[in-house]
Amino acid sequence: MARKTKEDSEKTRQLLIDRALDVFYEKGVARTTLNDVATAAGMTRGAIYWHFENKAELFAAFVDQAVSPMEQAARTLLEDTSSDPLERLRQLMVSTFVIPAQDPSIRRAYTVMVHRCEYTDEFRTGISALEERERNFVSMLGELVDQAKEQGLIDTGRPTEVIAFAIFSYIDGVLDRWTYDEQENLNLAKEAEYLVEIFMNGIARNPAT
Amino acid sequence: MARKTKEDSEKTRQLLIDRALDVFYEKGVARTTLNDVATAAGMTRGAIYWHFENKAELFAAFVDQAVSPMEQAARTLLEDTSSDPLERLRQLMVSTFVIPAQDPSIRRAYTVMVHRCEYTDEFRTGISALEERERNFVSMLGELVDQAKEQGLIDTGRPTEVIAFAIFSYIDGVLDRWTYDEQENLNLAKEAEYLVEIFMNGIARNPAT
DNA sequence: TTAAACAAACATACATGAATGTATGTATAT
DNA sequence: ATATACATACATTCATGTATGTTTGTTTAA
Repeated sequence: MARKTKEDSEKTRQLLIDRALDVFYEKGVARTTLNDVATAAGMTRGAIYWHFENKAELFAAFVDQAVSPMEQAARTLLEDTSSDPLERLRQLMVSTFVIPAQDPSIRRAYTVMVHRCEYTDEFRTGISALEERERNFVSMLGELVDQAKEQGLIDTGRPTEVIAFAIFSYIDGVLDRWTYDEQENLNLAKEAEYLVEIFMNGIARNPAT
Repeated sequence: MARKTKEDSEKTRQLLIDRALDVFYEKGVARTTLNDVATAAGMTRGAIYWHFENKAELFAAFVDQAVSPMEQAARTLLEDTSSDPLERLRQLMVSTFVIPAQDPSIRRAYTVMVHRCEYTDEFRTGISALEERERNFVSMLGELVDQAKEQGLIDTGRPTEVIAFAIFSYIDGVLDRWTYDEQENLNLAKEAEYLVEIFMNGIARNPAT
């Protein structure tokens, strides 16, 4: 084909990333060839090599797009200081469950990043970008925990980092398990609030006073 | 080389699986070639093709070995009925954290299964074996929850499956996050009991009666 | 104003390497 | 003597990277 306008070019770049998500989801990142992606987008490998240096950069671009919606939701929730920190934490966890549960493409993207790619040196750039985002997320959780401590909502005797680790682990684990469950045996959007409540209050019945 | 005794043969089969773990851990499953594994074991691909049909079967054998120690620990803990179900659940979670934390090879094996392989059709046999073990584990958790309900240790108004899902998610998430943390920033063996306590009792301070 | 020159946005063609599967060779325990 | 437990050799496939071709939007110069 021939030259297109800049907007057209950006559109095909987007298309390539979108189709890459599809193929990644079906075949896994390692088994998908650049030809698979190009064909799925109705193009040839030439288009991919024009927009990206190689598969690793395509993957990095994919990661960048996939993570942003969850990230933005978290950011807006944390900037809103109208409610107490524990309530904000609760809302943050709930929305982290509900967002992918309501947007199939976000769910698929998350599934690819968790179960359909290998965390090895080849994709170092994409991976480290992900890791930094995760570190940011955990430190945001830590800030919430600290604020909750200051307001006496959480016992102060316990290290903030471990609590933040536990919170992030739970979020990560729920999404991990949920993405394994391809038939959606568990309706995450419906159970989100309850799953968060379990974590906030524990599974053990509170000792009847 | 030449023919060896049956015990020798079994030893090299074991050696191949062990070295496969090493290479899988370093390069990821998809990027490791059968030649890598053979070389790491001081052999050639001929040895691998004698003991296994292909890479998928080698991976399945690896999975089978990797999962068994955790599985056995869970089984013995669940068969012991000397303490109440919540206490047994607590011990089960703690040991699930402590066992890989104390055995580097178990940790590495777990890391491979979670972060260094892609869940795609190629390894269907190994994957489905894993999934069945996980289903068993979750149903064992469900039994514990039911028993705890009968003894009034857990509120009965909540569906057992969701509680079991939450428990498994937390276990999965903690191990997932911990295996990401390669510098072992978090000492899992030390924090195991506390991490379980967080989940059992919740992070929110219990309302002072 | 317009036509030539240029460069963008791809497609096509080619060379290379690398991994797989299989076929065959070989030494030795039984 | 024979089958086992591998090693070696070979053919094939396949994905990658690059080099080159092609078309057309855009710029430049007269």
